[in-house]
Amino acid sequence: MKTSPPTGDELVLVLATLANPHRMRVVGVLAAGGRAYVSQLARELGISRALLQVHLKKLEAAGLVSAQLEISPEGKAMKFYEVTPFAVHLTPASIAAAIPTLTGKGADG
Amino acid sequence: MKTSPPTGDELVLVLATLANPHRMRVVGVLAAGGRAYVSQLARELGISRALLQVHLKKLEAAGLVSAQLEISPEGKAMKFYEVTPFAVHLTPASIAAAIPTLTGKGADG
DNA sequence: GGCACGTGCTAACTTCTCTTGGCATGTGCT
DNA sequence: AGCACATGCCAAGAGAAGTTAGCACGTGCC
Repeated sequence: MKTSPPTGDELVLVLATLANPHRMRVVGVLAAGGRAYVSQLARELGISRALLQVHLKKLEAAGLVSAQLEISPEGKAMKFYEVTPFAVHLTPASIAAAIPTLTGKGADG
Repeated sequence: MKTSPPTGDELVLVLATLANPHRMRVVGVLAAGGRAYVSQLARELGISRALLQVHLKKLEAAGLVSAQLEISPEGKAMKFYEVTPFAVHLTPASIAAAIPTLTGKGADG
């Protein structure tokens, strides 16, 4: 679990990741339903697996979800995803505090 | 001022708007410095006015900043921007709550 | 008039993101 | 062997976003 405040770059990454209807739904469904594997999730959301996997990768890269690969009783490899209990407070002040750690391009990084 | 929780679409818009180093810096600078006009802000951030104006428009469209056009003592028209005191709580639960109001494409909107 | 400083717009280019479709792998069952 | 269901990856096209450069306008001052 992460307790320290996010750096500017991390914040940009998290926000950019969450700023997408598909990914937002993934987080929402996982938050409500606990956990799910890829194909199941794809059916539930009505999107293709290829598309879902791309979004899951981004969510994982941003630290918003985590995955465990498990072998089902039938011997099938299934990748289960669940949400990370993140909490980001977004206010003008919190953003101002993140600016000094922003390297993402621009002036006085 | 806005008290009701944002809809899914609003949330996507706000996050997408904030998920940009330039715009994040604008909010940070305005949060710290109070208010500033366009050219001043552009110099402070080290970016062109044209670029800044595009970002300011998006920030305004997302309701994160507001503008007042004022005439300086020398008769020059100057547009002052300031931050809106927004507060967005970002957690798995808050996102799950926003899903039903997500129309932005996808399945069972 | 010419210069410095303010605003605002748009056309065009570049770059990134999203999305699809195909193909590869592996298991269990009939 | 052939089908159902699971994962994973990549190439390519379509679309959105970021960025630049140039032009328009107006005011005050020398």
